[in-house]
Amino acid sequence: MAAWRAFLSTAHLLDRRIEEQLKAAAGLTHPQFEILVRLAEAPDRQVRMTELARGVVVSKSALTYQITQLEKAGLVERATCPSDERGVFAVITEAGLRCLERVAPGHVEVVRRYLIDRLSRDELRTMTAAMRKTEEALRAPDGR
Amino acid sequence: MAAWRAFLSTAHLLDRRIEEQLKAAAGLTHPQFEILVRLAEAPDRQVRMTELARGVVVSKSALTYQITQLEKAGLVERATCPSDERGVFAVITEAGLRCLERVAPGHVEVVRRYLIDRLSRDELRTMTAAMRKTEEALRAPDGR
DNA sequence: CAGGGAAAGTTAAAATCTGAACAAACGCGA
DNA sequence: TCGCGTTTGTTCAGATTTTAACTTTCCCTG
Repeated sequence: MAAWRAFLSTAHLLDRRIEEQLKAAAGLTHPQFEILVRLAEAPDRQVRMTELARGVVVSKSALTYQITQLEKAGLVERATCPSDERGVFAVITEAGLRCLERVAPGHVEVVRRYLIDRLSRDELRTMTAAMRKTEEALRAPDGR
Repeated sequence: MAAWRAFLSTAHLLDRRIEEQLKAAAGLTHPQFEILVRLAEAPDRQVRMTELARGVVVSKSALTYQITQLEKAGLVERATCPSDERGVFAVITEAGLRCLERVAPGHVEVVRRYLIDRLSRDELRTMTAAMRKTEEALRAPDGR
């Protein structure tokens, strides 16, 4: 359980730092930033709402809210899905991409400074593998 | 960055599972549960508000809110601090302790199932060490 | 091809969190 | 001892998240 405690505290503390950095650099929240990253990486720079929600690990309604916010800020747009009348694509705009380019370096810097650069290559590899295993189990519908 | 992604997703997913389990088992949120755990472990089963907030990694105002909720539920009480007129102790009640005893096993079970038991002894040790280093850095006032 | 259940997004209300402002109490240096 | 900057916990307003409907559309089955 000690491991779990450390994990939990660290996750919260790191999240807090990141939030602070993003807010200062671009007025973005962490979830908003995550959304932009995922969109920027996606083919055609667009992702379906539900898939995006799963990726960012956020409820569908929270995503609806955040996309609306990002839309107001001009960083994202909604597009209807041709193949499925119900579907909605979130699409990152040019402004969104520029914003991301501007903010990403500072973000990476924080993650490196507090997490990545403190770990040896071995530690990093081990931790990544461990996280992957856990994530996989958590994403499995039955909890495996 | 892949490590970071895995870490982030896993933390969110696991948190979600835990929240779900606690809600079902006792109507508690994860922060509320954390608060109870820390109080139960403390000498005299009481902790000062500010210290508790630091431990649980939550803002002071969020703690005030949660303690009020827990007080309504009869799981926690507030006590004035004799040595410092400003200070407030959060104290866990008998009912709080009983609640914790009832819920803790299920909670531990979830954490083990998804995180602990998936990792080898080595992985676990490495990860704990890594988290401790990171946590220490994040808690240092200057970010070291 | 009609019906019913499942899935996609949104919405509304309630709960929770954040940040800033605040009042009270502390404590240190002049 | 006085005064001023800190610390403590709370409060308030605003932002965000959650949960549970709800609408629309899809798709499988008979």
